[in-house]
Amino acid sequence: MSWLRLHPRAPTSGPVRPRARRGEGEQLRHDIIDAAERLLIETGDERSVSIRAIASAVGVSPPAVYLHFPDKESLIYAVCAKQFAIFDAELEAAAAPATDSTDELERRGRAYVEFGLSHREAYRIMFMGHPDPERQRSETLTRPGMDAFQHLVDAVQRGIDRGEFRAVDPVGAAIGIWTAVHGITSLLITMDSFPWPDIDTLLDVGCGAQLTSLRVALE
Amino acid sequence: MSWLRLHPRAPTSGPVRPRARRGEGEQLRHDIIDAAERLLIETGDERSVSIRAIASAVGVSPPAVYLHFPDKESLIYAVCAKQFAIFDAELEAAAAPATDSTDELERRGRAYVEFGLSHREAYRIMFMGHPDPERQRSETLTRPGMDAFQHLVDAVQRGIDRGEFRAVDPVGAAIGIWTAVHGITSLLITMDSFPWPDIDTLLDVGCGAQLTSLRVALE
DNA sequence: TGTACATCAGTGAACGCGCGTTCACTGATGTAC
DNA sequence: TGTACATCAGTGAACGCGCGTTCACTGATGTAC
Repeated sequence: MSWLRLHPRAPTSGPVRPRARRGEGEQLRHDIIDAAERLLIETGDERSVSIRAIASAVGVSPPAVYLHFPDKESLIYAVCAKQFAIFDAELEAAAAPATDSTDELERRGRAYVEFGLSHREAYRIMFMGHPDPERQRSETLTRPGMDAFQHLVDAVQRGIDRGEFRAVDPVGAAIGIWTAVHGITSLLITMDSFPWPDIDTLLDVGCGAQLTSLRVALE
Repeated sequence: MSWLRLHPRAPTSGPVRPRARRGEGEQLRHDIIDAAERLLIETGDERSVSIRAIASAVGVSPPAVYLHFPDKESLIYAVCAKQFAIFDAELEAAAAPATDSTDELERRGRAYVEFGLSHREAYRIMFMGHPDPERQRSETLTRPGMDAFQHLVDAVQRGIDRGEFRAVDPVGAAIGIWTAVHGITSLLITMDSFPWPDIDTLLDVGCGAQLTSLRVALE
């Protein structure tokens, strides 16, 4: 029945989303964030995540985005905040089954790298973007990131409290671990044609000595 | 607070450059690369480095750029190749006065971080950019970077040959050092509001244990 | 020696693109009387 | 009960911007005859 297609929809728009019922407009906000997140992961390129692309993916017109976000920056911040929450949750979940503090730090390190590799573009925005001169990035972005960092500091502190680690400065030790796993993660993301060894080897070489130096001499 | 501007304006047309004399057109090529490099360092933002901005900085019209580069990508590659050469030369110069292999690796690490901090945006493009699906990046960009990496591998190998380091895999050890110094450098560039300790502390925490584990037990 | 011509080193104007954003509007739906 | 009205949840078209790039051209300069 080709006569039905005499007036096909514009090829650029995605599926049309039915208008929300009264009082349920807020749903669009979540759908927009989800779509932006999905585009980020699928295309693996921040440049593909434009207001137009997001609107099209959700099935609404571009101006509809402005019913829920004052500008693009705020939308990206909302996406990042959600990613940071997921990031933190994944690290906590990975750390939970640990049998001792060294095991916990190893699990956290591995989960960190794996998050970066499975959310490459999100990781770029979260940890490799341009610092934003003032703006509330310090609030919206740095805060959730700080929470995750604090959980790492806490893990080191617990190791010290349990007598498994030497009585070092836990913040300094956490910074060392962070820079190490970030170095691995960001180079894996960026230099994907380099002949990298596997992740375990990288973590062992990059963090192993640091963890060893944290442990108290047992014998 | 002009540094707040998200898109620093280009149209500030620079001084008009006198037309080169016959046979001296090649000079413009170097001037273009220099201007792009300067814009990159001064503005600290790759987005400011547009064909128009570069042409304006040099004092020619935008199409003049196409007399020497087929497209923008080639121009950026040329800039990167030059940056890599500088990067490699700075590390070699820093390593030269070393008294032993551990000292050399420490000097290299410190020079690496310092290069990143004094060429922030260039460092971003060199080590934090999007991997380029195929294209000659593997030639134009990865090659000079590989040279610098090889010099690090060589330094480790020399330490082994001299009996200062244990007989580890020099490539693996070099990878470990690279990920460590890159982690420090890229986080310093990106997270400039984080309360970082000074560079020596970061290097000591991030690489110290690695270097220690490289050294043969002397006593 | 003068002069026609080729070549070099560019210029000026424009093209089409996708972007973020604004503005006037519209149709469905709940509510007051 | 019907109906006028306010509000909600959007739409369609357009604006202006800067971008990379193309194209037809131009003026100075060196060279051949």
